[in-house]
Amino acid sequence: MISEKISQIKKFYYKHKRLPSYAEMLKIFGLSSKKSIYDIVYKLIDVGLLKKEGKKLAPTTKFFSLPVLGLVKAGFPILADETRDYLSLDDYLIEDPQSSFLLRVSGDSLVEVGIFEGDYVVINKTKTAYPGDIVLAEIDGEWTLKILRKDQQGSPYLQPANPRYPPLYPKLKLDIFGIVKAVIRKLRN
Amino acid sequence: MISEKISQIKKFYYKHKRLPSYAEMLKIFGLSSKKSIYDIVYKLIDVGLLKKEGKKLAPTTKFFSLPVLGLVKAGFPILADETRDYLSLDDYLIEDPQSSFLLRVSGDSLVEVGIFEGDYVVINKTKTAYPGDIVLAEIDGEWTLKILRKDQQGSPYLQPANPRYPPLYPKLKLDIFGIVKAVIRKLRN
DNA sequence: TAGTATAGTAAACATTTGTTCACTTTGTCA
DNA sequence: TGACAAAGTGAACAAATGTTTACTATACTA
Repeated sequence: MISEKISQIKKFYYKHKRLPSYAEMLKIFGLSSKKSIYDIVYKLIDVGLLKKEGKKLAPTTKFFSLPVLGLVKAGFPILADETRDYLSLDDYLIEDPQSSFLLRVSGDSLVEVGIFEGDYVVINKTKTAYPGDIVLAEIDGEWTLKILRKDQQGSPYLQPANPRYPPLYPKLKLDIFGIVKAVIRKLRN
Repeated sequence: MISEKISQIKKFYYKHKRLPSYAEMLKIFGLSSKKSIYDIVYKLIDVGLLKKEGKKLAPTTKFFSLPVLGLVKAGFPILADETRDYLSLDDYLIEDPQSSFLLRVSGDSLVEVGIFEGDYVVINKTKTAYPGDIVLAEIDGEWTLKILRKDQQGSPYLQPANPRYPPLYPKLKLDIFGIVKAVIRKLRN
């Protein structure tokens, strides 16, 4: 069964962060001829999980991706092979790994936009910020995560997303360090 | 400068989903002797970004990870090498890729727990659900995403996280298909 | 300015790689 | 039962891999 082999290769990949070589696949699958591996590999290429660049074997995006289902009101969200939508989280969330980092959120000043204490936000430090963006900013010497706004005069200020907190107008200076690209929350261990 | 080489290797990895071979690194770095590559590779192993298993080269978890910063009230969130906290999103969010999938959220029945229309949720279909978990369930033939609760008699029902919607008590049957392990929201392209 | 560590070169190497060939075993179903 | 496709074997192969050696250029520092 080919799907077993896929699972085994994925397990290997998640453990070793690389694909197994032919020799290693021999062990994994309990086979003894490299030709068998060769055949399996090309089956996996046909299926679209692996690809070749010259002689080098590499996983495709599909290899890493989870199936994405839509919630149809009546009837189960389509599961099996019918779905052609796959998403790799790392790819989806972090376009520019070199200039991104994660920030653990403290405080409840952004609850209304669905950002809670303990959530992680992906911050990108290169992109330009526009009004409406959630930004990591230094306002009068203090670092904070808020919504960027502009008043009638076009001067920027910071707005919480929680009725209990007032907007923050900079007395001296307001520096935008990066903008929030994504929000990540883990619910259960 | 070693950090440039790190960037270049990371770029290659994010593009090809595999590490470059020595021959490919020669091109990338503009060098002409494999010994130079050999030295660089072992420098990267020392730094903890790569590792060797036998002869095989593989990236470490650190290779994929983003630095995690904490927001200190006064003073900038520590950036550089002081921080030893790194997080790989794929690893963090999806413990069990084989039995997980993504679901695109439709509707606003969970806004109070910070799950909005258009968000992605990671669903794990093997874990047992407990009251308080957000679950993907089939209630009387309809699929939905709600909070699992139990009434005084211990019978399960589904509760939205939005005051505008009432709790759902199953007339015929309530099947839990999976539980929400994580919430993912992308804010900007 | 001389001395020394660092970074790079070039060639040679044993291994391991992926690939191909001809052949055998296994299982299916008509 | 027999025929045929699918799956596996084992050996042979060129090409590419990572490693080692000895030597040279570059840059730093005392």
